Amino acid sequence: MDHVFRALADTTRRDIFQRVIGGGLSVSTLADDYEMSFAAVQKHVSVLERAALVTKERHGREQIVHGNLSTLRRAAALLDAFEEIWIGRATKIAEILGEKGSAT
Amino acid sequence: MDHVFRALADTTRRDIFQRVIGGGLSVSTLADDYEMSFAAVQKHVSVLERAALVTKERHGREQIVHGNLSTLRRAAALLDAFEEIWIGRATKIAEILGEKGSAT
DNA sequence: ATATTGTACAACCATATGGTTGTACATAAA
DNA sequence: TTTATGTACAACCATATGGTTGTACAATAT
Repeated sequence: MDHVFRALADTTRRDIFQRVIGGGLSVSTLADDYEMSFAAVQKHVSVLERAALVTKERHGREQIVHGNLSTLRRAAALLDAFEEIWIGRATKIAEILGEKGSAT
Repeated sequence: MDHVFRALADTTRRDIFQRVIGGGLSVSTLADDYEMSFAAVQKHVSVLERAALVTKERHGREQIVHGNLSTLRRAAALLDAFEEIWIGRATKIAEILGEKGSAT
């Protein structure tokens, strides 16, 4: 999870991820749209890959980058779990304050 | 957003966040449960604070750390937006494949 | 056969991160 | 008043990050 959130903690990488989750794109196609060097984009893709947010599939001389939805969902689930804790607390507070009008 | 995801990209910080979203805790109370120094925990809290994931409220000589749900929700919404893009793509693929049995 | 394209990888640099220890100071307890 | 507690902050260190340039090589065009 450290790797996943770290990978998402960069605007360029979130942009790359957003683009490839909409459909696979080659590394050079991705790189064309950023001001930085090709190698820099390559590194960003590698960070996303290490986090399992994307996978690469070789096709001839091109390397196609695909988004990995399952890892995204694991991250989203974690954030939801945090919110659940909050809801749990809110429920407890409601219980403590006394459930006026409640059927419990 | 960079700050938010970066703040979440550390196990200790996610643990701190989880604890304080369940109810405010002082920095020293938090620090007691980790092997690292008090100053290190202080820094972690500061990273969470910079990301607006937590706020600090002084109470006597103690500093109470509270979780900030709205920032959490903004992050969760971003991840959901990525999934929406995927769903959009899946819908398009379904359209391309031809909607057998569909009423459209 | 030669040139171009797409990728990989290493070396290098500046800055950020995650940890430490030490000092200082205000608040609370003895 | 003296002592203990809770926090703040600076200085320092090792390692990671985000960028660069340069080199190498396989696949595709010309």
